Amino acid sequence: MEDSRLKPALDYFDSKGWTPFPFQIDTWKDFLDGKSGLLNAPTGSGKTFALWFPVLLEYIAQYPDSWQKPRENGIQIIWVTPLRALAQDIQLAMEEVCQVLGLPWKVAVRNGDTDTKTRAAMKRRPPECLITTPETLHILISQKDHRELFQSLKAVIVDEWHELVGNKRGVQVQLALEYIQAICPTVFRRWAISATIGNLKDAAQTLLGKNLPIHIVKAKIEKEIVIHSVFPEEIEKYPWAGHLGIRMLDQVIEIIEKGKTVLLFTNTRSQTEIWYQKILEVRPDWAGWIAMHHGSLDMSVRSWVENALHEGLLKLVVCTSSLDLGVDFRPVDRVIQVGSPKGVSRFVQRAGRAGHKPGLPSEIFFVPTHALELIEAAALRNAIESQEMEHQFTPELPYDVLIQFLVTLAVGEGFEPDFIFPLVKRTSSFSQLNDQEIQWIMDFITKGGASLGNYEDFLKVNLDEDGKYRVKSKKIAMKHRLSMGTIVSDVSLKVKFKNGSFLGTVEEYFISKMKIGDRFFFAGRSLELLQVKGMDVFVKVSEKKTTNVVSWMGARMSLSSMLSHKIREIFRDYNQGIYESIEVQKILPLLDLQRKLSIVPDEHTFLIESLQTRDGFHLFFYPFEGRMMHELMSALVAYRISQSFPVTLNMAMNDYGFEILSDSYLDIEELLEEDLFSLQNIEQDILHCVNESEMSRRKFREIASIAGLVFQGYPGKPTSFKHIQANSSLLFQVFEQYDPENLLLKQARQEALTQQMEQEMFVKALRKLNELKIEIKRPSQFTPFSFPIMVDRLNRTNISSESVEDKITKILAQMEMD
DNA sequence: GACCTGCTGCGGCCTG
Repeated sequence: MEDSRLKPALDYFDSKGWTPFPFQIDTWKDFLDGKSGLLNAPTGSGKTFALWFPVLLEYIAQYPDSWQKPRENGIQIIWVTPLRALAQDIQLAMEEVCQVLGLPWKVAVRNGDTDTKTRAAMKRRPPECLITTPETLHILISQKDHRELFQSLKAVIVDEWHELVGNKRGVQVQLALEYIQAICPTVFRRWAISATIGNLKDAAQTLLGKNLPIHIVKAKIEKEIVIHSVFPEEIEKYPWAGHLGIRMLDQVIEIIEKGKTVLLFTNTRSQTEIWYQKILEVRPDWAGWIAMHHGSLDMSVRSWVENALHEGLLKLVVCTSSLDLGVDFRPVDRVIQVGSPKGVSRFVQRAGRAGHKPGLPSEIFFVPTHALELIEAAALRNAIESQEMEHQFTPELPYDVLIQFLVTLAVGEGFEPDFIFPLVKRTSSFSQLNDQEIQWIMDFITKGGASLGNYEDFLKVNLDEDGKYRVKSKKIAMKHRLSMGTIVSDVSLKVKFKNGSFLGTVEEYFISKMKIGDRFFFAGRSLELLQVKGMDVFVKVSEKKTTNVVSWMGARMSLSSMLSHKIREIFRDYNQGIYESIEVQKILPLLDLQRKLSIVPDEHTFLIESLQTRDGFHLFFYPFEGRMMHELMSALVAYRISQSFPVTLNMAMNDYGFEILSDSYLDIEELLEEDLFSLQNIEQDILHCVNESEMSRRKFREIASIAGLVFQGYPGKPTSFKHIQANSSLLFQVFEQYDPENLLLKQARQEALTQQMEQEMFVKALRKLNELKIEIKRPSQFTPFSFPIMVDRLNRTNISSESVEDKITKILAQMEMD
């Protein structure tokens, strides 16, 4: 290893006045030695350069007089980023470095935004460095002559790996890496860049697959995070439940005033709209200085905000996690988080948007929206101090992604099973794939499996005489290309002005509640509904104000198990008379009241509260295991109760516990004797609950889309949501009836369950509950713990048991309709 | 007495 090869790079850093971080030197050496690995570094630490330099240095070493040489032939390096918005920045950085070092490399971006001309040019003459997305990588693989593209590949670098490793986009990356390696004549290096997560080793393993040794390079930079909790003036009047936090408006305004450029994170899009509106009401003089950013606003609005922020033109941006990643916002000096961030990693990520300079601490102001969130503040601080971050696991055996990948290959060159499946099994996600499953999948894509053989739309792939499997039908091939990727989004309506300019999207159900002439607040404006035409909603600006703010039915974030665990620790300390953190001290009156009315359970106690109101008979259980776990637990408890007693039950839950509400009296002591939480028959009972749950149907809809069973529609002309829903639920029922062994069905159940919690975790949690001392309390009124759960009941779910016959009749009726 | 929500991410066709 000659260090002289690093010299030009170091000189360049010097000339720019940048400090080269120690980890970069390590990475450069490893890279030049041909190693692969994972680079763990905080955002804004110059990681782009850390991995870009060695590539160029190696090139210099090969061609000492490189600037006199012609360009290389073919792609040398592929840089994968999960966000298109990052591509431009990376390209600029790389081009700059090339120019300074006098290298004739071409750096190009290829993703969905790339225009047809550039695409064609790139095909004729590929750039040395290609910046792309996981999806586009698969698009490239689906092209007929893709092999040539990868013949000269030296390295693949995956940016923001922590964003991908835990989901199906990450599985796509794994498949692409193994496939490209299999057709590339030399071993290329793979490097990923990741923020800190709890299980970096697993993340590295997922990237490197089975054949490469795990190798992690950690940045030797520590980022200090300072949390300021914002307390209400009168803690006694602080709400016990609620999420908006508008009550804290005055204090938040003060924090904004003292900052120069501020990011205010909220948890939902409608919350963003509301805060934006309220802040402007109090400070109309800030008009033009404040902006809003969330996922349903039009791209042009969003990029305007991003640019203005970058140039320091804005005082405040109210946003959702849409600004978690992305452009490097150097001018931001303050970050405010309204409401629980629900997880440690997310909180750290947001805090990191402020003080974006090495060595400077990141300050974040946490604004709790209800009383118990103050405890979460203490829990967050605790977790950050002890450096505990959430873990991320790659999906296991996501058959839908594999099916899509196989059809992708069949659309292009075609594939031979003997070549493909061994490489598929080298990925972490499919290392457990067995021959039976392979057989099933091949059957499914060639013959439609056990139940779809009569529909030619599902007979996608044929075996050709040369032994390769290909897609023959042009229509099927086209539809497949149109629906590649693993992100399944709901259909939404476009909000437009009469002149056609586009504000963003709202959901059908929101508009369906309104009539022509009604007003609603969206994209920071009061709008009047003029007309709904197809998928377009026409509006005009209204002079009158409105409190009808747009809302969306998004996913519900659950408290991470990391945080729930920390909260239990804080209760334990409280019971022992220890309350060190300022947040817990502030909230003492509430905890004391809880203790007076009921108890604050310690780690050896399982608290159940029983209470009667005019709504009925309530049972509140407090396992403190996070919302997802409680959703499944309440379903299980309700199911078991309904086995013994013919009652109608309503369930509600939050991150701390769950409620069972009945219209008739339930004797909790008697119920507990029936072994409500017993481990007997647990697997069947869980399976039953999961099957009945809306969750597996919803999961199946996603899976059916990814596996290509449901067509999402042509660009700009999406198939309506109802249609997709009908198709996928029809398929769900057909599989259940005629093809119960269907792997996609199995996957849907599995995903629903894993989403709730690993089955093992669930059983472990139940076992834990069984070991706790059960304490039944009969408080005279709602307690500080039960009140927020009662509030959550608005989104309650009923257990219904539709008879099997009814289902079959429905299926038949629908079949005839089609 | 207290409350009234639900994140993010990408990709693509045909026709004249």
